[in-house]
Amino acid sequence: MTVNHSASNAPSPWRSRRKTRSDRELKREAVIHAAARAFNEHGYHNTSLDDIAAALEVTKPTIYYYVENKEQLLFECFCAGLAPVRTAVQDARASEQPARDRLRTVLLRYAQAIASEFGWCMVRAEDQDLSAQMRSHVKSLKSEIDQGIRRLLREGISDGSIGDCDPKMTAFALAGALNWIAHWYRDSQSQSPGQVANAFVALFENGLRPRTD
Amino acid sequence: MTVNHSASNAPSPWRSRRKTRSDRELKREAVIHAAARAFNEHGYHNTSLDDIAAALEVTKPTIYYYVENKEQLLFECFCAGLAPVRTAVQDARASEQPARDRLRTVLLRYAQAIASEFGWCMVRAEDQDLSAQMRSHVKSLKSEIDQGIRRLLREGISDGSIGDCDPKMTAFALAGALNWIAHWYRDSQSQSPGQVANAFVALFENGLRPRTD
DNA sequence: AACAAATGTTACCGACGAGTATGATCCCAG
DNA sequence: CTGGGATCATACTCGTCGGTAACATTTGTT
Repeated sequence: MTVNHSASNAPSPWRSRRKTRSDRELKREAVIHAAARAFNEHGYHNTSLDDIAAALEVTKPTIYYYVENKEQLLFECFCAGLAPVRTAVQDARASEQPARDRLRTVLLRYAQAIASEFGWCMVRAEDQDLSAQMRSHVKSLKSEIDQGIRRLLREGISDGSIGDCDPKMTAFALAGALNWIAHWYRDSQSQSPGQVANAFVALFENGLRPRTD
Repeated sequence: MTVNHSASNAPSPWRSRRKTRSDRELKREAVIHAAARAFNEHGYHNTSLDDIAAALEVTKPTIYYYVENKEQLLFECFCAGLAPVRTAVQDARASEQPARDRLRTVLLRYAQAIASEFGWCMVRAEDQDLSAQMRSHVKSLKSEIDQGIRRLLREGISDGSIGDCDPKMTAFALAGALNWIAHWYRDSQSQSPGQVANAFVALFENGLRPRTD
């Protein structure tokens, strides 16, 4: 299908084009990042595109040059925040450790993601604000993570590193506690995300009832 | 974004104007309840007052006859949902049981409240949507509950019914897991709120690591 | 120099929804 | 039967905000 026409050899239209494209991608990410910060601070519906534009010291149409609409902006924030969690879950399947240890690292990385600027979008965004397509995509990503955690729990029960429990309910409890971090954690806090996650993991692993061992 | 609310079962004191008349307070509560259901289903910002009015088979000005504005509607939903949790926390202080048992009943009642129609308002409502006055009121109520749980944890550590832990972080984890129920629980679910709460409590008390006792 | 693509801006539109002015309707006391 | 208060509908105002059209400016290429 590609037919190289005559010798109209442009010196390298590719180089300049690639440069500008990467530049564009950088700005696009800046837009998404600014949106995430604004959403995080004032909520999705209380953030106007003018607000986001002002934060970037541009005007509203500039936003539309990089993003189709506000809804997609939220969607991108969502994906950006969720990506590291997905990889964490995937990494956990390649490891050889006992499942409880693998679960621990997943939870740690999960907490890190929630404490990031995209945490709000992942957790507090209403899926009613997304189109049907994006909503189903979001659901499948969330489900993937949920299933990954359940799987780790089941494997832990099998290999003896985790006591008997209901994987579904337990996964809900774990994810809920971690997700909730997005509601109260702020950067200025004394605790680092890692410390928070460690405290949580300690609770989950040991439980409230005193241990004899 | 107007959605069909009509199918929902509204108690609707409006059907017979003759009978239930003097009960202004009853109707007011019906308004708040309808608002809670609508918020729960479509979110605060995606719910117009016309929607709420339609669900009650009334018109918008009727809403304003019972409530000052939309913001107060959200506030009332919030208080309605939070009240039983407060009493649960208060009741726990009057009991003589070991703290872990008292905490358990608090968590059970907490979960019940979250699974109610007001759960959404308690958990997912953004405090940016409230006036400064209401916001501070909400914050104090939330703080009261949080402090109550922390207190129970400390008392449990003292009386030996709870192992050593960071009360602050632990309270955050517990509340987070329970609050998150509002995100996934639906009435049509197979699990009752009590069952969910029991599963959660079992996890919190025993932990994931297998027990020898 | 001249052109084209990329990048932004100014100025606007249209829809939606919170809140309100005005008046109709019903109930009950006198 | 009559006036007055309580209750609710019709029909509006008005600000905000998502989105767009048309125009300006920068930048690299020929």
